[in-house]
Amino acid sequence: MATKDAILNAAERLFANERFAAVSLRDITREASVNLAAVNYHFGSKELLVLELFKLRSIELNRERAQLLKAAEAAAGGTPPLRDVLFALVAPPVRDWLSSDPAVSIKARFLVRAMIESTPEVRRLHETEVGHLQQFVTALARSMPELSHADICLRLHFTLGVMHYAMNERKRLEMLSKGAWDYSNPEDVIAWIIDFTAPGFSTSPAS
Amino acid sequence: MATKDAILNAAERLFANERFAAVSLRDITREASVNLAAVNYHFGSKELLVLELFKLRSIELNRERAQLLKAAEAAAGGTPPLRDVLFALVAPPVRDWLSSDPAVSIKARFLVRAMIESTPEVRRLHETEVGHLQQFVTALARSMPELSHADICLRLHFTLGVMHYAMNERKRLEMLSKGAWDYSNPEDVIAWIIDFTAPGFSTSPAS
DNA sequence: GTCTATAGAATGATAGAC
DNA sequence: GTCTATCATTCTATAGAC
Repeated sequence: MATKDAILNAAERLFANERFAAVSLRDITREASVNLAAVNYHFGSKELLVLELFKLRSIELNRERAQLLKAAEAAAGGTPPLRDVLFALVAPPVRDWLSSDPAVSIKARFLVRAMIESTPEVRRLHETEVGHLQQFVTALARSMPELSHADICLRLHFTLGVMHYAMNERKRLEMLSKGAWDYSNPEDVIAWIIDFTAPGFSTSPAS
Repeated sequence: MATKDAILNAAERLFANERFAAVSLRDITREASVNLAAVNYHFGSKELLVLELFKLRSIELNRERAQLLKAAEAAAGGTPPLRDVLFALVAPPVRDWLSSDPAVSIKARFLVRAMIESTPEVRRLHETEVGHLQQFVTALARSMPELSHADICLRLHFTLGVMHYAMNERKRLEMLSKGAWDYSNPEDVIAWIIDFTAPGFSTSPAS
């Protein structure tokens, strides 16, 4: 499996920095020091390679989130406050994405790109595989009992939107605010996101 | 300019439904009933065609937004309430995107795709060309005088994130909430977004 | 099973005739 | 301004070596 792993790591490294379409199989196999045909042998196609990588990294990320949520529930003795639930949802990807460890940052940057540039297969997986979010829906419903299940889902969804936009459109915010916001500390970025989204959970449902 | 317009319209139609990489120059020129070489003659390359289309449609969209903002300011006699400013920002793209008129919907769907799949040139333009947002920063600052310029920018940025996610990840919300949210009326979707984001403008700045 | 070498089909781009 | 022919490069598939 040395070849397969070499391909996965090389591909992730390249996809973290360049668009999906801008990275050729020749780039990947050269970076991995394997033969051109190895990608199709081990994965079937370029798209299926991306899909497999996406699955692997998604599982890792969602495990991190689940651990943080469990820890918050344990610390609170059952029902953690809203902001702690949001923290478990948001902190892992933001921390990884801004990590000073390149290997960690690469994983997060690849994941963000995969969710956005999305081959049809990746997109379908991302749309339909929402099981890992159910535990957050449950936790949020406990923290905010006055909101309906649908209202919880909408607000959770929008919180993910803020997080994604914060990461993916970082340069745009810097340009708009003339560099007023400093991304060097991940905990700051996490706090901005939670400060903005938490109040949206306290409002009454839309008419 | 008949050929150039035919190419622009055909390309927009195809890009609205399919990924950038999945639409070939041969698809575009066949749809436009022009010669294969016409794209490179009139635009220089496939990427420059996307860039030109993106510029054209962005200008149109931002004109709509500016008109709504002016109208809100006129109606309020100077400083409209927060929600009316957010409405002017959010309503045009959401209305277009959900329009029952295919020609309108196509424009919006292309724009969303262009901002997301983003050729490097489109991405750079989207990141750096934020001038049209300055009038919204000004209007929001008037509506919420207790917030600093930086805080306004962050919250405006995050509001755009919610809007983009609401449009682009619609299916994911449907899956998560088991179809609880109905996108058939654009005004409803606009209200969901504003109901969630407006409270984020009332909180004190992050520590 | 694993890997290599190579060929096929499709793409974006371009040169030159009209 | 338009069109044909063609080029270099891409992903994919496969035959066959180890």
